[in-house]
Amino acid sequence: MERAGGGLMTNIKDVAERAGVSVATVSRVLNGRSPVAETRERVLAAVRELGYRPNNVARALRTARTGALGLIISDLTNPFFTELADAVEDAARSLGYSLVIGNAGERPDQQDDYIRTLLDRRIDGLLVSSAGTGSAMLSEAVASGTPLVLLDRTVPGIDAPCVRADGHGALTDLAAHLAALGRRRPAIIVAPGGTPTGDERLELFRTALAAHGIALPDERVGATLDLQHTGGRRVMSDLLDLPEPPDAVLATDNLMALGAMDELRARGLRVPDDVALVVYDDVPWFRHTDPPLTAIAQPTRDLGRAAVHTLLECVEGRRPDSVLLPARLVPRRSCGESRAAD
Amino acid sequence: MERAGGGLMTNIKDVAERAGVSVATVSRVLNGRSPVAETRERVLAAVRELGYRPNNVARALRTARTGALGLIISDLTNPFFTELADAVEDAARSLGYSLVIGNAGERPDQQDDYIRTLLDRRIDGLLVSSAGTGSAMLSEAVASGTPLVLLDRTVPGIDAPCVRADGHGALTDLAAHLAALGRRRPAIIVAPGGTPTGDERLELFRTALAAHGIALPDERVGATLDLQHTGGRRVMSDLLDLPEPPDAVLATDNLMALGAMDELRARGLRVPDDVALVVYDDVPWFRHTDPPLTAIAQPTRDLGRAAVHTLLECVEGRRPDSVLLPARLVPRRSCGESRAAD
DNA sequence: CCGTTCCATGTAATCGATTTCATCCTTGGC
DNA sequence: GCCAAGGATGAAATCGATTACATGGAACGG
Repeated sequence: MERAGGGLMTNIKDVAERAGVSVATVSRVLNGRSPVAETRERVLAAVRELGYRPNNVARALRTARTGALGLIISDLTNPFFTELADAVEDAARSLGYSLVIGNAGERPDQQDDYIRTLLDRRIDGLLVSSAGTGSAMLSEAVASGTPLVLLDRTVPGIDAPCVRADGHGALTDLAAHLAALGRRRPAIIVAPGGTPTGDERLELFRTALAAHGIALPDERVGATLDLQHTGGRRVMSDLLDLPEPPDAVLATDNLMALGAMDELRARGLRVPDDVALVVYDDVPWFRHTDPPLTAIAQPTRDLGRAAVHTLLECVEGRRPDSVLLPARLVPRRSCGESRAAD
Repeated sequence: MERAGGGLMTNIKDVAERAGVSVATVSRVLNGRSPVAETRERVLAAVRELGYRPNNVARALRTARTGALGLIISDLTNPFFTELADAVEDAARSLGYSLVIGNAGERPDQQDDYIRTLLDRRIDGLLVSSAGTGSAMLSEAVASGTPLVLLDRTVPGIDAPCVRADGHGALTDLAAHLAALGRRRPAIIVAPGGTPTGDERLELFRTALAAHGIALPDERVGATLDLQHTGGRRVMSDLLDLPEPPDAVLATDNLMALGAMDELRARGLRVPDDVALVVYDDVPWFRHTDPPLTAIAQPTRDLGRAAVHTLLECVEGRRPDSVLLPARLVPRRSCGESRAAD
């Protein structure tokens, strides 16, 4: 079974022959073990002349370490996850690992498919920003002994460390911010079907508002069908049709916020004059909208870095704790000028 | 060297024992070769009971096929490339391949690093959307016999098929569009240091304008230092400071367009009233800006799909041609209303 | 000067699959 | 009833590395 391109990859045996030593010696030189200066030189010369590069597949088989990490991401076209992936990739590479990306596209079956593939590839560890809640393969992944770390989203039955942002402080600040600006009828747009993340953001927001005597009644809690822009738009439309429409809206995902903005603009409503708008996830684009959007910024790059470090602790046999990094409020102009409320 | 987690991965030998057959038979059953119905059942039962999954590393070593493709992308946080990566990932997965992503971050050295890693991993094929022009590792990649396809960007000395979009038609349409709207002083913002892509877009735009008797003098050709938002903003500022500032600007990359928009807004200039703005790459966000931006849309998903198909042809030993897919103009409101010019 | 130690190196086992080749059994034709 | 053919199966080679173990020579202490 000849390799298609007529590949002329040299192997360790070629190097050994050329240098007049055994393959063991070559291996030792390349891995910085014993050999004496003179032999070492001959081997390195042979390596250079032949352009030899060790076959990682063979090495992985023998050592049971592939040097690759897997990342399952819920949606590659969502800028929040993109930035997360970018950070993870960066951290992984700087530690000598490469990254196999699986895009679950918010579909649990596809996610399972990918987890299976990655396990078959014997990646050294797996990072999962899970789509949906229940996932059969996730339990199988922990059962297989492959180090696993959850990213951004927890999964109820899964016993693995989770790295994510804590919205408590930011949502508390946000409630105060809105209260100070005189907003009395807040609303929230959350992800479909009671995901842990969405539920948590809702509860935190609600109790934070309550501290200022502001209610968040159920009719102003809009659940989208998808996590996309169209879902956000539809829900915003419903909210605006209420007898008492909201004067402030928090969208718990950036794509949904985009849809919400479109609906506001389509109705000729102004931000922040008619409705204040706040978005979860501070993706760069929101700094350039008109007006710039007040956002709850998750420490995306830190999350990515922390996730990789946590995962590598697992790989080395330790059992690290979950990581919670604080999100923070980034006030811009989409809720109104602060001084206008003083 | 025990696997850290105390992994209990079963191997083909376990299955063979349990089914009371040889490993060869197990392998044959799993690969759909000869065995008779009854043996087959016993093997499959054993596989099921043990939860056996073949070790892809071992399989790859033996068959010299890893079932993985590599994708080197210039900038993972650029939405155009994200969509491209998403499309590639989709196409690859649907054909049974998984995707290892390398993020070059527009740095040639990092790109080389990644190509090396991917070659060491013996990926079955490599897609490269190259950062910069000269790349030593790229030649080494072709030399190694690894199938290679260039994506979106050509690279002068490299003899490999290239899949990209052809801006000719779109830029011709754009020139007509601008001429019809009475714009007489166009400008262009291009990538730094005369990249093949930037040069080509500039030349096409210039000749298309010439057909309408409109000149694109060198002082209205702004080259950025980086491909990022800040570069775009700086160049836009320089253009506006010209004695004869442009009345229409084409930004040849979406991040640069974003910077350009910010500069316009900061100066209180209105789009399209004061300056028309056109962006290369129709990323979803530009549909939601105010006003929605006229864009040159590359067939991103088709490019991704075509790239994977072309690459797999190489993998199967053929020598496919380069692919050129037409980009098209998507007129929105950022150049002014069409009827206003009639 | 001999025996122990240690170091560089080679030989061969190993990782977990696929695949060639040999073997055995069944089947069928004459 | 015998021989050829063919199908199912097993034993063993193989992919390309790492590494445990064996070996041989140099250095060194007593």
